[in-house]
Amino acid sequence: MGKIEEAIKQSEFKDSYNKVVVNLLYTHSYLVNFQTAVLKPMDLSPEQYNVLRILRGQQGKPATIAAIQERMLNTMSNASRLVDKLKAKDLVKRDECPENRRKVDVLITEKGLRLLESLEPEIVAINKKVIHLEEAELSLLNGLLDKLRG
Amino acid sequence: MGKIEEAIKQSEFKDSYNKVVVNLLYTHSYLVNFQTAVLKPMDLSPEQYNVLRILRGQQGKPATIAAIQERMLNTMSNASRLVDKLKAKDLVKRDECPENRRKVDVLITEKGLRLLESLEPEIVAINKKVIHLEEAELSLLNGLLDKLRG
DNA sequence: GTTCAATTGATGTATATACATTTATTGTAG
DNA sequence: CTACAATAAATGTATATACATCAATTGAAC
Repeated sequence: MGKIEEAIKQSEFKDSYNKVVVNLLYTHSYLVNFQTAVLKPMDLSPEQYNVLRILRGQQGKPATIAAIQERMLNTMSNASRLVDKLKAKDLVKRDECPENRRKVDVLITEKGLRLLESLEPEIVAINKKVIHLEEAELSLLNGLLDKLRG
Repeated sequence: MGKIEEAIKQSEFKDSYNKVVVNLLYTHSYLVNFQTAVLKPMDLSPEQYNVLRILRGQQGKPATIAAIQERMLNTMSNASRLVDKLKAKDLVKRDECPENRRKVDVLITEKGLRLLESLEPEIVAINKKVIHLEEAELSLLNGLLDKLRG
């Protein structure tokens, strides 16, 4: 695909900041499209997948809706409805929190864990295939993104 | 905000590819949130703004729906309905293409051009403010993103 | 010239985002 | 104890995304 200028057929940018913004948005779309393709046969959206991974990261401890929201990539989204969808598929369970009935305890189910596990090889493979960077470049990129956000 | 590990409270990643994907998604969200905040007072969504910039880039030549779609950052989106919204605000006009009645000629209006112009200083300022990178790092990042996509 | 495939855009539907608002529960001030 | 503020989640609404499908027009094969 090559340079961002060719990709979106725009020859010039206002400044380097603007170019980086456009490049990031474009690369984001590039990656999400592949991810979506892998998840679609399992009837999972990228955000549902993200919530499942967050819950797996809890290692058996339940998470409240607010805790999930805090860890989500789209910080403004709506964890409540995503958990609904996952619950309908038996991938998570949701219980009223005993010591505070305003909160809910969300846990990933065995079925959810098995689904994540079954997806993993394909996710690892697609990432390796579509990200054309060496190990050193990957950590350079990670460092730049961290620094970008300050 | 610092490292991605702290930002999303996840201490480990499967591999560097996975870490870069998560970091990119997170940074994307970080940037889009700022952009949205600038555009919102003008009743523009980021994608509507993007379509307007594409049309300005045409420098007076009309663009078909397909041509807009091709240049959009979200390649799978729906240029037709975005153009609808912009037309309702008199920011673009849409005419049947005379030599091929399947196509439509979309043009940015004077009002659209003025809106873009009025937004520019604020966009430039917010980018500079929230992207904590030097000029050399910006072009390094642009190069890595271009290479990532292959 | 008629038929049929291809192209272009519009429309339908399910999902997700970006808020604002509402409901339920808890905590706190008087 | 009661009233009210604060918190947690659910719900409502407009927009956008990710397709699939449809309708109109054009082009090409016969």
